[in-house]
Amino acid sequence: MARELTEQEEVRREALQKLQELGVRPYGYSWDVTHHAADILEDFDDTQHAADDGAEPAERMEVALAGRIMSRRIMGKASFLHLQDESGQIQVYVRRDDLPEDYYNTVFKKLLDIGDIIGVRGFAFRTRMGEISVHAEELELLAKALRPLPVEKETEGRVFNEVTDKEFRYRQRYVDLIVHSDVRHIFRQRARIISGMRQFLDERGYVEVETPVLQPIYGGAAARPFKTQHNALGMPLFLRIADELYLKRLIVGGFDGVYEISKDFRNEGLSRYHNPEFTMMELYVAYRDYEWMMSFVEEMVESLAVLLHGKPEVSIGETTISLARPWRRVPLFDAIAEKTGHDLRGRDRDELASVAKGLGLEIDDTMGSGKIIDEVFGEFVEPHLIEPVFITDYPVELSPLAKRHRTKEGLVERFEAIVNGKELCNAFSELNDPVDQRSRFEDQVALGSRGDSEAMQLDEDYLRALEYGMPPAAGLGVGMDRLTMLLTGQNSIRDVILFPLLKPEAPTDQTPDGP
RNA sequence: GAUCCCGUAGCUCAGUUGGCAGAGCAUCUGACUUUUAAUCAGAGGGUCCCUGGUUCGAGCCCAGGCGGGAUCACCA
Repeated sequence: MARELTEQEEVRREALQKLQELGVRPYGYSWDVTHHAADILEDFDDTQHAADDGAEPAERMEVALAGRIMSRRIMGKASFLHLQDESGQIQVYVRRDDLPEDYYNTVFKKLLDIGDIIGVRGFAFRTRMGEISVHAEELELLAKALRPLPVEKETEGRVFNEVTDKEFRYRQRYVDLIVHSDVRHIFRQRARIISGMRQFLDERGYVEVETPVLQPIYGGAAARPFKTQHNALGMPLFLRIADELYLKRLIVGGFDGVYEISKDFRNEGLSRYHNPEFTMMELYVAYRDYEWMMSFVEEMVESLAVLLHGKPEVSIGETTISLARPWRRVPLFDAIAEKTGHDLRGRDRDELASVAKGLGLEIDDTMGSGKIIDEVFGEFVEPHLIEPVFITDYPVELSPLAKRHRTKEGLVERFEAIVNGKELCNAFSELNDPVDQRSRFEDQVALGSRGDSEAMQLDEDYLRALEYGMPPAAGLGVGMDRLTMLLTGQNSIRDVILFPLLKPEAPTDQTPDGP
């Protein structure tokens, strides 16, 4: 079991022991922080606070801060280090004669390392080289690091020895966050997106609710679930793949607008767009339809972009995309005709199959007409839609929970917003006819018995709820991870999820089963 | 699940035709009281992802496996 320690780990453990022998507490309890690094850099005033050697400044800027030692330059009886806290980094100047007897020589120089967390009290000044720094008058170890931190060096914007190994960074995200300020920034932006959206919804009076993660019948999306087991009840349960059916029960119950921001779980492959657990926002609003919802989505997404960037624009790699309202609204069949030259409206299943084959797609007998249309769209249209656009009016067989279109036969009132070639959200006028809903479920069950592992289950309780009467409603689902990717310009979902799922590092002999 | 690429010191990487395992940073020892990729002098540090094979000899060649990345498939 005992792992062999590296030389540097041995050295740090010996340092820990020596600290304890010297009576120096290696793990502190608290430190009164008065300033963060960024505050000092911002508030420092040369006319008030600057002073060269010895000369007293007009007014001392007294500061107390805490953070991690990121670099050290020891020059005999004085040293410089960079301290990093949540706000950024600042240089600290440490002089032997300003610290207690022997502390500098026996503790600071010998027993502290890059990666240790310390508290510093002193005053701000500007060095001869022009860098605003903190002259330490008190220094205390708050946490001894027993592992060496991957050390990066930087000059004039160039970074050396940067940790680049993706696996290292995902597995040891804590280290990734320490050494990459841009990664910290992305996750702060993610938090702002989620809180910004919550505020947007709350301001409009929608009620945030919580619905079950563990469900006896899963539904609301086409996906395979994770299955688990409740021991005391002796019953199988599924982790939710969507919140939809529970939220609409609440619309039946008399809430006129409810939303939930939560994890959904889908038992499918991993890719740069898919993590098995991901964050979804679903919203349902009574007495509204999908036209209204399109305007709502435009306003929400535009406002989130402005919140993050100060303007309704995002940059992804080389491209800049405007998210300003209004967005184009294009019926699905028009979008397909635009890109492929084929009008698929009113074609039967075999005609659709031959068109798709003519375009070079592989079509097999299990694929229904809806699926074929979806394939054509996904292959030839979606990737080319860079500026935001609402694609509307989908085939009914692709959308078992959406309401039939009020004028277009065979279609439902559904839209997806596509940005940068990817779906950003999915929404529809909700089906509130319990008789139609039952027959749609039955179609799904039939698909399931033909081997479609993603077909929905028939949910009797949901039908019972609809039979009491659900007001007309508009529903929306937004993948928060993909929204974050878009708004922060990331091209892998793993870069917007703090701890993305990875295979285990090494075979473990622990049983994954609970007690 | 398929294909391609990758896996060498704490980190970033080199490693010739198959011939004693290398560099920079980090670490250790010493010098240095405003440095900043600090500098100068010296030292230590390796399961070359794992298992097997070929060979006198494998980091390098071959087979299988593990992990990661990218693309595809599946999938929103």
